[in-house]
Amino acid sequence: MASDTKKNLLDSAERAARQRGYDGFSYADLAADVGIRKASIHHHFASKADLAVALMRRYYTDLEAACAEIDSNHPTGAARLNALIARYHEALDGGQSLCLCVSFSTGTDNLSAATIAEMTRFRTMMLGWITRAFLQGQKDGTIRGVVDPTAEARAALPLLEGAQLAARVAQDPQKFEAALGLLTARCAP
Amino acid sequence: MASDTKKNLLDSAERAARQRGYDGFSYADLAADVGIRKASIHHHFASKADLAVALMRRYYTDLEAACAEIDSNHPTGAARLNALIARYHEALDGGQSLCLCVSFSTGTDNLSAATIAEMTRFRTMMLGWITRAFLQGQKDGTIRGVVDPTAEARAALPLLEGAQLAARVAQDPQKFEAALGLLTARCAP
DNA sequence: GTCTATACCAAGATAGAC
DNA sequence: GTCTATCTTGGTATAGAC
Repeated sequence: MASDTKKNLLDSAERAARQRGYDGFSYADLAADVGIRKASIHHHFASKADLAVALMRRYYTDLEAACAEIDSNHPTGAARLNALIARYHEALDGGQSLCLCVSFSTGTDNLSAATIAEMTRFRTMMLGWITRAFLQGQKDGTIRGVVDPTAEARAALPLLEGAQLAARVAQDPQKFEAALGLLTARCAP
Repeated sequence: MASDTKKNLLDSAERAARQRGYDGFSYADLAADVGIRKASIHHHFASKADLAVALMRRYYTDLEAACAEIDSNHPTGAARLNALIARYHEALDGGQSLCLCVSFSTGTDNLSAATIAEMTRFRTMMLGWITRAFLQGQKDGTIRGVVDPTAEARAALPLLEGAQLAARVAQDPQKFEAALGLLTARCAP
């Protein structure tokens, strides 16, 4: 595998970015966390922009794998959607953390074009998966009232992200649950 | 009224904050924009934290007034909700700008406790208004399928905010429209 | 691959003259 | 109320030794 240090840096950076945003962490923070000097980080990631791209790419892969695992563990559309909602809920970490893509979304001006491209790619992938979950839920009847799976997905992803944001501001995961209540009710047995 | 300079500073700061986030603008930026030296800004706002609180307070007042105006111009629940959605849509400014509260939401660690308190107050106010709009829409039958106005509002505010975020990342206001499509369809005549 | 040392810049903030 | 000048801190990044 890639060096442990590199993985540790990515782990530390992802944690920091999801808690404090792109502008909210520095090479000094990472250095202290990982246990090397900040100059050494440049050996692994020449610039912070490169690090951001690497973070988004790994995040993409991770969530793609998570969605695939959900598919193989849950046959119905409702169960799949509920599993994704649960994952976004866990990602909150008690109201202190966000999806990496959400966390990056505000400070777009400081992000490189390459990073924004990765964020777009990520949202496209998630949108596709959510659409298929609604389609499945419409077919198997486990999600009530689905007329247009595409329209549902286009609302569900922003809702998940906005709900995370609301929970983050309030430092209260219940805000997330409250925001998703209407949707989960439609997925209940 | 308060001095023109102070108002100009608030205007410039709000524009900058909504486009680039709290960490994305500096006293140097404001100084250049308004046409004074950055040291002079401290006369009006002793610290950036004070400026952030003043921004949120004014934003609260502005949106409270906007909601009151919507109420007086639109009698039905559906028309009121559509008017609010339209306002959040305009606030996007072509995909470059966000609601101030959304823009502040990511970098919470750099925000003062007073600023976060203002954000919470803002969201509470908006939630109340949206709840009343759904209640009205349920009574007058202009919003279809409303069973629980409170639950609707708790989903609608994060949806509006998440939709703005999605449009911001894509630099495309159509993402906002797509996210709100399901809701506006329920408000159509 | 990691280190020390340093360059360079931008940030928020303060002092004191006008 | 605005200015110049300065302080302090902390950011990203580089050079070159080990």
